[in-house]
Amino acid sequence: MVENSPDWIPEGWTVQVKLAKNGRNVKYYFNSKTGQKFFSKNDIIRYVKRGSIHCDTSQPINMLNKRRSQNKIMPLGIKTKKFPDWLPNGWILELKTQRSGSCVGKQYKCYLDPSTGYRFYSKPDVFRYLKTIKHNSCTSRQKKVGPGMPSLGKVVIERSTADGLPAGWIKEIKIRMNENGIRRDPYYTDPVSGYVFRSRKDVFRYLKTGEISRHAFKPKNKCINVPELPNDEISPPPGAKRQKLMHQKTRRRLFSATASADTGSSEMSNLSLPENQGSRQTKQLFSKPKFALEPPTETLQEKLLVENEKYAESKKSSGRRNSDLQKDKGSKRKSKNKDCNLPCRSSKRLAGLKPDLVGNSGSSEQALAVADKISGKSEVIPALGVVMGSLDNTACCQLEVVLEAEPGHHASRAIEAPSDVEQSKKDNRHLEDEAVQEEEAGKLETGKKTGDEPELPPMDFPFMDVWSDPCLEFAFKTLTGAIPIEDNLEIEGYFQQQIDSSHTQNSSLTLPDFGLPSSQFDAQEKSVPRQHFASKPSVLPKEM
DNA sequence: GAGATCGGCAT
DNA sequence: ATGCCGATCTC
Repeated sequence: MVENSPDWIPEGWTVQVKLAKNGRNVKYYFNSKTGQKFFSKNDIIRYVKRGSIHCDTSQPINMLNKRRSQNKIMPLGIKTKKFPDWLPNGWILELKTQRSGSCVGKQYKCYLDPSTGYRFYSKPDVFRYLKTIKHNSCTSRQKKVGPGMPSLGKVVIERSTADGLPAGWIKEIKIRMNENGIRRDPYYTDPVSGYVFRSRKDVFRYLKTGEISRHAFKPKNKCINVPELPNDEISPPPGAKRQKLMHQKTRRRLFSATASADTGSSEMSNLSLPENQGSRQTKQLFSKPKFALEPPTETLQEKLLVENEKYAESKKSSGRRNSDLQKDKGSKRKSKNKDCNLPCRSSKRLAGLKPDLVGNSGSSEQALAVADKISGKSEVIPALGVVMGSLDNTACCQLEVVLEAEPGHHASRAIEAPSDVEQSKKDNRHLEDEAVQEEEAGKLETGKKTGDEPELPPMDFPFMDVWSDPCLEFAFKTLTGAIPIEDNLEIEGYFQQQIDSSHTQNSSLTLPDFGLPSSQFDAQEKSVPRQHFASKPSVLPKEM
């Protein structure tokens, strides 16, 4: 496609517009005699003026791309020696380290199917799963949500953990189709502050200095699409206006604490949440920090915050800015809101004890990633062909299709358990129930920590004790193949962890928080469909 | 005015 | 091909 040449363009040159794959119109200047191409006006002017060629630009586009791709960091999806041949492409082999039990420090393998999030601890398990998948291949999740071409009027959000960023950060690529083709706009969401940044650069600047780019923004709507965010994630104030006020005051520099600035009205936020969620959901494209129904104490949020800060420090070890900011934050918010992160840092868990993620196990892979980073070692070896785009092991890659006006459509609803789950449901109803119970128990825990919802009607939970019995749980999981019997190490570790976690759990299961409107669980529940997959033992060694 | 989107430019 | 970000549009 050749455009009319502008006045300034030298003789022999033409303006050409090429439609790139991503839908963009790439304009370049082409000299048919020399075959040279320039991408910018400046370059061509400079070239004509001086007769010199500006770095890359004299080369044909293809050359540029070639060279660039050569310089690229090796993608994560590289098969390594360690990667087992039998593991399908796209799967991830995680080498994890036993963090408790009699085999602390020992490594075990974990096979992760990033397309579903299912995690297995033995080869037979993987095969069993693959077998199931085959039977249901036509409805496999991968197909359902695989990156497709969004049609006009649709927006596809490709969500994944933000590569190279601290755990918890979310990268969303908004892919949309317009007359000109497809556009892909990446956005990076800070799970802690809720800010959305438009570029990695912004993110890093933010991490380093706390400075929020003027391009960064905080999503308006209250909907939570971020499955990674735990129930007790920081909450924006109920009223957007108030938040905006806060936001403006603190926008230039803050470290992820903004959102917790509920200015002491958590009750209000509790009350206002449901309708907020109900109303403006259809246009939700971005993740919203989840409303905290209870003031979190030692929550994932802190961990993320810590993670962020750690990350920032590691990026720029010289900066002591964090402490200043924390001080600032602390002095301003501490007394007002229990949501404040600071006091909690002195908690046992943050002081080095194993993070008690049992409660969040159903909610957050990010949490797991954080947990891994904090308390354990984890090595991820993604399989060929899959670029997870993440340095952590969350392997979270989701795709959402958001229809323009589809009432009640939660973006995250697009994430469903594979249909084979349906099948396995019948066979493993018990286990599924168990999973649900566990999930609920997890919520219980988070709810209890706060002790702020005494008036909410407690849910009847007759079998809670039973489910929390590690022996029974183990039995179920063993019977259903969730735990490979051949692996003594795992069994040992599992038991040990069960015991460990049951201790922490017991101590925290006193004040159920079941007053949550069901809508509030949506994101969480949808985000962890595999919780209902019977043979998915991801809650085993890792997070307990 | 904030957020969303478009599109130019640089790499 | 992709990332960044200024400009512009929309609500």
